[in-house]
Amino acid sequence: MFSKSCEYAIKAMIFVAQKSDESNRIGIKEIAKGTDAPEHFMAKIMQDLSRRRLIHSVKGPNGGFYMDKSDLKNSIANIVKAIDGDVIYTDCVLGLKVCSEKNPCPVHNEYKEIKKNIIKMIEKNSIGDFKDKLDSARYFLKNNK
Amino acid sequence: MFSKSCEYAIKAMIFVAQKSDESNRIGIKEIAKGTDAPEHFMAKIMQDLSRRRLIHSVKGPNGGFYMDKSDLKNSIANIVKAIDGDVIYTDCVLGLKVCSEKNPCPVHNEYKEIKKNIIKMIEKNSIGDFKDKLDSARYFLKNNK
DNA sequence: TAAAATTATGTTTTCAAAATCTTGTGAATA
DNA sequence: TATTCACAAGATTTTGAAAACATAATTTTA
Ligand code: FES
Ligand code: FES
Repeated sequence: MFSKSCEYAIKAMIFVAQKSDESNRIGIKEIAKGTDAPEHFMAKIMQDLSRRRLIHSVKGPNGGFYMDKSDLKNSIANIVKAIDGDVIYTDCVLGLKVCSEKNPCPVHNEYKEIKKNIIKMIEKNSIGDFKDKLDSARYFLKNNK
Repeated sequence: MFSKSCEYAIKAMIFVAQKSDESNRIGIKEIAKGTDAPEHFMAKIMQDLSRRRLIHSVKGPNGGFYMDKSDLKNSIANIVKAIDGDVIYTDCVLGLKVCSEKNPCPVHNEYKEIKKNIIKMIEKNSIGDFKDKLDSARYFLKNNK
C-alpha cells in the first residue's frame, strides 16, 4: 500500500511528535531505534521530510529534529503525498494506467469505496492526534520483543 | 496493494474466463495482448496458475489455456493467495512485523476496517462474476488507446 | 513435424539499504 | 572576539537484493 520509505516516514513523524518539542530535539539515531528502521535509510527520509517542511531540523551540537505546533497539524496524507506522490489517489487496483469511470477495470466499483476510505483514513487524522494515541501507551511504533 | 504479477494474474484469469471454454483454448500471446502484459512474464505467471490448478492448460497444436465450470468458481482471493501469499491478510499498514490487537500500530483501528473490506472485495466475487461483467462491455482489462 | 506450453537461465530495472562526503552550528578557548 | 573543534543534519554515491522482463532450450501432443 505504502512504500517502505513512506511507512518509515509516518512512523518517524509520529515518533518525533511524541518525543520532542521546540527546545528538545531528537537525533536520527534515536528516531531509527524508536521505529525499527535502518539508520542511514531513515536519515535520507528525514532529509526529504525536512526539505518539504513537514518537520524542523537544527544542525550542530544539541541539534536534531523537532515539530512545532503547525507541524503537528499535518495529516498522514501530507506525508504520504510528500514521499509516495499521489499514487494512492490515482492508482487502479489492477494496474490500469489510470483509474477512471470512463475506463474502469472489473474491480473498479468495489475498489472505489475502499480507496475513499483509505483517503479518509490518511486525511482525517493529524500527526498530533497520533501523538496523543501513543501517549496513551496502547499503540506502538515497533514490535515488542 | 497487489504485486505486478498478481495484477497480471487476475487480469489473465478474467480474460481467459471470458474468451475461452473447454474446447476453445486461448494462447499465451493473446492473453498477453488482451491484458497489456509482457508476454514472457505472463507465461511464467500462467505456469504458476496452472501448477496451482486455478486454470487448465493443454500443450501442443490447438493447445492453450481454458477454464472449466469449477475454475470459474474461484474467487479473486484464491488468485491473490496463490501469487502473493497471505500478506494481504496479515500485513500491518505501517510495516510492523505482525498486525495484531495486542501490539497495534497507531493506524491499526482505522486500517482494520479497510482491510476487512479489501478481503470482502476479493472473496465475494468469483472469476465467473467478472466474466459476466466483461461481457457487458462496460469494464476493461486494458486502457483504451 | 509443427504448435503450443513448460522449464531453465539470463538480463534489466527498481527499490531498499549502506556508506561516504559536505555543510552548518554551538561552545570552548586562546 | 576570532579561531577552532566536535556534533549533527544534508547531500551524494555505492552496494545489494528483489521484482520485472527477456531469451533459449525442452517437452508434449495433435
Ligand atoms: S479502474 Fe481499476 S480501480 Fe478504478
Ligand atoms: S498493527 Fe498496523 S495495521 Fe494492524
